[in-house]
Amino acid sequence: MGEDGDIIACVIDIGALRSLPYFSRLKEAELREVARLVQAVTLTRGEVLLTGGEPCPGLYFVVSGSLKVFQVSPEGREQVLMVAGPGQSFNDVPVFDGGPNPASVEALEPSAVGLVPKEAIEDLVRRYPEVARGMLQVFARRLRLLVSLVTSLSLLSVEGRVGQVLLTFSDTAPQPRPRLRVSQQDLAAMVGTTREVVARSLRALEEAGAVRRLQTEIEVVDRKRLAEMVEQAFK
Amino acid sequence: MGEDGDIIACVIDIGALRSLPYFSRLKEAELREVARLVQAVTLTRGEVLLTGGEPCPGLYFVVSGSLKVFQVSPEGREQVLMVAGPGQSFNDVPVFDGGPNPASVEALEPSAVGLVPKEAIEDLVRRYPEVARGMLQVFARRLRLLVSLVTSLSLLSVEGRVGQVLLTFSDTAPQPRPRLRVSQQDLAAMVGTTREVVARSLRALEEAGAVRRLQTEIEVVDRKRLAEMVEQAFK
DNA sequence: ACTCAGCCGCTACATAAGTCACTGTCACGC
DNA sequence: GCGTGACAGTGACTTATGTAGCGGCTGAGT
Repeated sequence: MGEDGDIIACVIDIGALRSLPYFSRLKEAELREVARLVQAVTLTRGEVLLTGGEPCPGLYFVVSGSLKVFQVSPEGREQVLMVAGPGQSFNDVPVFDGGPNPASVEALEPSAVGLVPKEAIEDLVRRYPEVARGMLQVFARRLRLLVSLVTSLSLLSVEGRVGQVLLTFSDTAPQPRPRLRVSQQDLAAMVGTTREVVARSLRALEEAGAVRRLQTEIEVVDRKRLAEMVEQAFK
Repeated sequence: MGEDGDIIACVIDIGALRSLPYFSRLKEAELREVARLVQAVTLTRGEVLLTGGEPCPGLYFVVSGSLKVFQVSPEGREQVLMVAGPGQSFNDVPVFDGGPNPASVEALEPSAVGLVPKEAIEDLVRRYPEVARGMLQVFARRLRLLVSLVTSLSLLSVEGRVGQVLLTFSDTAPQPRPRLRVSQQDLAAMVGTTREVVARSLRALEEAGAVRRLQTEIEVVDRKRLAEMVEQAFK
């Protein structure tokens, strides 16, 4: 199973730490000190790093690759809460409220992450007000994202939610013809539905001329059209 | 319309401030200083305090009464994000990420709230690390709540979600036979559906012997049974 | 070159959820 | 008394979503 991933000797780059909004305001020496506390973990695709409900080892951040943070129903259906990429942190909530991991985490591709132990974080927050401010900002952004997830789950149709995911993706990938590479299964878990329904929605979006379905990729052909489709998908 | 509510001369009690998790760690003198910056606002039932998307005046907390924080679709359907009661704060996100109000806020009953201006908060966070820690805790708790809202929207049927709301309510009201007083309309907005569907779900829960429908109240008859019903409602 | 697993496309069908339209019941004010 | 408005209850119908089942493609590994 490879439950915990492989723990590698501490090889976390100071640069990787600085790219985190948490630590960006710290000085060189302070960063070095933090780096000494960090454990590096590598994961293969599909490997499970954390399981919801278990006690919290600490805060993680992504060095390379990407991971999905999700919850599972007893029947096996998944809901993705966030997809964490390089520079993003996850599992930060339980560090501050003392509870168990709120969700499970699994690598979407071969990835490397860093683990900052709980006690180290608490210490940092106490000593450096800048760190606390950085964390408040991260939390605020996270809350906003979750709020928009809630409202799209509640107020948009599946087609609209799929479109929304494609839209926000095409913002981050600024190429002329942005292509998204996720399996329909994962896409389904992101918008809270099943693979087949995602397939139907994609067909509808394609027929409307907003996107194009390749083999395993989705291309946003007409951003504007896509945005219109999402608008019309409100309940 | 009474857009902004009435602004009363500063009559915020120091005790009210201390009951906020944000400020509970401050000393008497510091609390007095904060109190000077706070504006009090009173609201009648149904009065709108904030509108989503508008610029953020600051952070609010509830002194008495209760308010709903929600988003609306263009078609007028609502999704409630939280119901804020005495001692709880809301609209804290935009203070930290600088964006507009993430949601609208309306009084569910005659209420009194306090407004702490944005600048005051920023100043407090910088000067008192205890305040920052308190806020991080509040945010962490809020994130957890939103995560559970997301997963119940995505993984539970409407009946299950209605049951869940009743369950969590019956936790806070520890009487032998807890009774909930919300209109079905508001209940629908909490679980992301319509009044009629809520009515159907309540009938099903009543037929199962879990709850009893009074005129405008709902009584939890059998907590255990109710919890079972929710369990079976997973997708 | 084969098998196999993982992913996708599609049709047909089942059911949860949403919509519509109407009725009954209160509480309130005139 | 009567009208009015807010809230609840319910049956009939429509639609979105979920489920089942199958076949085809592709890439990795033997």
